[in-house]
Amino acid sequence: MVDAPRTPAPTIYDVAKVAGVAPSTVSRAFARPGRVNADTAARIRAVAEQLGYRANPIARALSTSKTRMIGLMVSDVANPFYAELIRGAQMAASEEDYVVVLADAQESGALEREALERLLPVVEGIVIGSSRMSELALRSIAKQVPLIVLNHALGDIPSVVTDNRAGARAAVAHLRDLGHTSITYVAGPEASWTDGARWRALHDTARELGLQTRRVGPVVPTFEGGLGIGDEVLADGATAVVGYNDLVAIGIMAAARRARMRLPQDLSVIGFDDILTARLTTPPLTTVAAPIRFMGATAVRNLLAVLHGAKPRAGQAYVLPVKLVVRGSTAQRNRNRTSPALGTTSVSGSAS
Amino acid sequence: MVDAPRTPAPTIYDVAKVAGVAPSTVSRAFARPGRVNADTAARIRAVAEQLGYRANPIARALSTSKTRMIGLMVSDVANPFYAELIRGAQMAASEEDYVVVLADAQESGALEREALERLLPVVEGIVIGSSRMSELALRSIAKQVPLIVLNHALGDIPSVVTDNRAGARAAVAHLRDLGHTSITYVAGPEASWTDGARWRALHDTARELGLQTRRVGPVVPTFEGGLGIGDEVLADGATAVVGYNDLVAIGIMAAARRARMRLPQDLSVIGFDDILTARLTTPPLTTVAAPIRFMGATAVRNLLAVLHGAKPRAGQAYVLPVKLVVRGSTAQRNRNRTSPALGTTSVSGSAS
DNA sequence: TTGAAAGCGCTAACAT
DNA sequence: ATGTTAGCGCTTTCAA
Repeated sequence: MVDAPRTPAPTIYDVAKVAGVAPSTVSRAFARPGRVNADTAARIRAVAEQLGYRANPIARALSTSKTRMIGLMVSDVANPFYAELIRGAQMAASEEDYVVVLADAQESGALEREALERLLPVVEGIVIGSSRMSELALRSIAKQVPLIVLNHALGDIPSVVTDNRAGARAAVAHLRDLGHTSITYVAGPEASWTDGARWRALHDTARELGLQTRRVGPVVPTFEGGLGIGDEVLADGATAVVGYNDLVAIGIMAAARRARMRLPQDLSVIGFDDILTARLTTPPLTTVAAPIRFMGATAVRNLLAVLHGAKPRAGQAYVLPVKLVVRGSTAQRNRNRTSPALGTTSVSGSAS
Repeated sequence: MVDAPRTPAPTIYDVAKVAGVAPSTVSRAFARPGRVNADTAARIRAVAEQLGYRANPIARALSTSKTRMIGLMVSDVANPFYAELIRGAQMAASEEDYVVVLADAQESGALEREALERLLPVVEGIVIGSSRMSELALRSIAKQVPLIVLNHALGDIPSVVTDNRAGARAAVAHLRDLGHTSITYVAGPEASWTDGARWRALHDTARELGLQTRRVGPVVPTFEGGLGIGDEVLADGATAVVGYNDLVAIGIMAAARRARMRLPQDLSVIGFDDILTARLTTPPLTTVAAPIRFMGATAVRNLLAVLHGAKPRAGQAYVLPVKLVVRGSTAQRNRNRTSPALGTTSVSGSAS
């Protein structure tokens, strides 16, 4: 029953004829209520209703170049982090009656470019969540269409990031309070701006609070990434580890468990972001929670503001507050912990 | 740097002028290569390239009503199941140079309708993953635009579903092989077609293989849903439970753990779908794996086929094969298991 | 093979 | 307040 409608959809001309007015009046009645007599407007609406008239957004877009669509580019739709982000963006967009066109870079810079090309002529603006493209390429896009970038503070492109500094500080302080004296950080993608920010902040605060730090990796920011580097982390006698993100942290926990360590007694683990899954692990993950959904919404709202004429605030990223959520994966340092039974880990998997 | 482009984008007129041909020839050169002399075509392409000409999809859409966009409606973007689905759809779409417009029903039938309205005039066809609308409403949509529905076999609308029957059979057989004699099924949303299919299949096969069944719920299909009904499940002395989906199953595991039961020795748990998270729990979840990504791709491919003129195959759903993935959450039945320490569970959360 | 011209449905001056 | 008249950029007859 997937037939085309038998009658072509009614247009403003049809409505105009029946209502006995000019097409432009019908147009006004919808596009700019108030610029038309209340009575005529009412009549027009009535006729429109009766005829089942629906404005054609394509035609409107052609003459106004307003498509009421914004593009959302993510580097991996399957990543739970982006799922939340998408929802936030989605909500903010529909609040203003915009629709979001989704593009998935699948972790490839080339695909990202390509997808962006396809998006460009259709959308009024673009939100990019963690790009795999060069800053140069980003700037080139920004020249063509309003753009807002997530998780990456660039000087001249509006961006929204989380307060990694405060997050790292909270994590370090928490671990110190638990008696830990040394922290191992498992690094994410080298190209990741966020990774740099987190490590630096962690390192600085640790020094400030008198803790040691060690950095391993980088790994792909997935469960497999964390799992794969688990042995290396444990071999060194780490008692507290902070993962680049939740997925990595969860991978580390899995590795620890395989090595027969007890969690969290033998090893404290902290993640970043607080994806939904963080709550479901055993033990549930202590993590620096980011307002992911809010990030998506903030990005879209600001983009929309720019589209409505606001001056884009470049030069200074919007930084969103984070908060440490203490769950079960962190505990008092155990001085005579079970030593890990290493060498049992095998890995397979892909990037994120 | 979010300025509008200083020069308006070049059009076919610009290209035509420089190439010394008529605009319509330029149009043909792109829209219908072959219907134009090879040399002129080459010249046109060269000029276009040099001018940086890009066809305007909006204008094209206005005269052809082909937007090269398809709508994808999900009932909850944040649900990992849909994340995978989206990716599949996304990939299939871009293979044919289509773009996907995402809409999120946020579990509300009303929002779903509304979002659909917004989508309708813009897309060439729609894929709906698990609708919250009535079949009547669905049929009404199907009248207006090619539609394909997931996880819900309707007589007269093309649909793709998984082989719940085979999945349930595999689950039951597995549990029987482990010595279980009774299975508790935790039901999902009443309105869910899938829930009905799963329960019926489970029930039938169990009877056939000589096992008892019991059905509890319905619950919202989330971790919280499973967690919340955990006590009820355990109180009855269940040794094997099958959840409506993975999230529910994982919730049950959490409840069991809170009740101090050992997993999987004291309780075997099986889920449905095999979302990414299923691998990350402790123990990792045994589940009836659905080819989620493939489902999304299949839906889109079939939709595209219809758009290209194929006759929609209604009346018989595409059913996709599933397979039982045995991981750590199922084990031999334990005749003298630890009895659960109930009454410790508190719940909060929302639907999925 | 190519060009001229008429739309696609709507918006936006410019008149009245 | 409303009507007239050009477009927006592309496709598509219809002629040449």
